[in-house]
Amino acid sequence: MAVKTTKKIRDADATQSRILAAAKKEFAKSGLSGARVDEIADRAKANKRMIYHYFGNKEDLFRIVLEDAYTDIRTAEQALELEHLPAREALEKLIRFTWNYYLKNPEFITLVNSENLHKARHLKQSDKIEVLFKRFVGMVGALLDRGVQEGVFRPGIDPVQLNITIAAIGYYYLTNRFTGSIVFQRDLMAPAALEERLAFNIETIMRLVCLDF
Amino acid sequence: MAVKTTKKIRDADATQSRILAAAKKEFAKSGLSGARVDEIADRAKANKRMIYHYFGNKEDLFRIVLEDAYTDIRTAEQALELEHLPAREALEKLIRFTWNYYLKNPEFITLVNSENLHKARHLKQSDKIEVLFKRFVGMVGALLDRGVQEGVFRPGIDPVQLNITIAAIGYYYLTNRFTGSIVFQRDLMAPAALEERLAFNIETIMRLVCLDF
DNA sequence: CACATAATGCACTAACTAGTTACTTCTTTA
DNA sequence: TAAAGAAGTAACTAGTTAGTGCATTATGTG
Repeated sequence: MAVKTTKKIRDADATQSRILAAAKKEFAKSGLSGARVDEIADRAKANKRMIYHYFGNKEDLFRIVLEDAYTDIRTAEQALELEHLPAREALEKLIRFTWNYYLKNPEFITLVNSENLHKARHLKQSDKIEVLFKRFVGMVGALLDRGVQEGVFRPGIDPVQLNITIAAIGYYYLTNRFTGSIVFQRDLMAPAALEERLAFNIETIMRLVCLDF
Repeated sequence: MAVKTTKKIRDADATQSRILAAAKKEFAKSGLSGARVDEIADRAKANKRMIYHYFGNKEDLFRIVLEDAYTDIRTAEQALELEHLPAREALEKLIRFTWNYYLKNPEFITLVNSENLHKARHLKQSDKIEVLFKRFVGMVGALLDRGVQEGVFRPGIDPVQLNITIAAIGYYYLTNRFTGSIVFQRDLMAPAALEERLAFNIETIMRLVCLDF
């Protein structure tokens, strides 16, 4: 079946996509409570009625936006194909990826923060998240094992703790960039500062994981 | 002048304290947008009018709550007197303190998150914060220098990067404890998990900073 | 082309929410 | 002890906000 290229006046899929993109922006900008449904409708150039038609209500919309965000980062991670690299290079690639993903997708961080403010009550309702993460933790676990076999990593490191730490040192810096820039009296988002931070983070993890560094 | 111990029916100071405490809870629970002024008044067992009388408006109240929270943690840090300990012990004490402070004062984390969602526009208005942090960064800088002199720390570590990392590895774990417990399928707040995390964090920093660990 | 169905728009409401007005009650001090 | 000012209250307002009822319009299919 040929894909229609005619620009339809009415296009359910396109409208839903626009609503999701708009919702992501608005929820990321203002949080769940601060986000305005009218604002989402405006941004999406859709009628508010459509939001309720396709997504039920504000909270359901938030849940779907959140699920999409998680799916997106985990999918990108799968595409790294770390298993084809020597362990140390693979680890560094993972650190760089995590940092750059947060940097280029600041909405991800804000959405996760918002969800935690609400004690993860939306994520609890989701069933497709667990599988996503099981695969991811497995990936890092395999990487650690391989590094030990190659004789470059220390044995006995918990992949979950390592994952959390790799995420933490990037996430915290970026989510708190506004207060951080004030209290430390330097522009944490200046290109040089970002490079410096990434280098520091790589060093932190390498010293933690590698036998000699 | 003797301090009155008689329980006054009307007590401006006591009312202000109750409002501040209530506001801290409510803002921490629901964020700035999600917090309700009526709810704060109820929690404080004060009339809503009093909030506007003493604190101007909701945003000003938030700013004061935030300033108090920052002052509180930095004051507690000063009390550590790290300069009286060998550098390695002092560093470990700082890591433990940071972790335990976040653990016992979860509102602090939520308030800072909320402020960053709003691009730190309230902190920008504050003037007493910079001094607080200058002293703190100076303290860690002095500790690093001393460790180098003692021959136990690597030279050339940026105290700001180190501060950020020490905060990050605790803060991220705790702020994302709800989503984290779901995606990693383990209770991140179980006593054993908390101990394990603290140990992992100490190891991370020690390996980063110490010459041999 | 006609009909069923899906997409969309408009105008509304019921509940909520920050902030205020006008007043009463208590406390201090000259 | 009386007056002045500070502390406190209740009821209200003006604006906002999530969610809906219902009519209308486009689209694919037989």
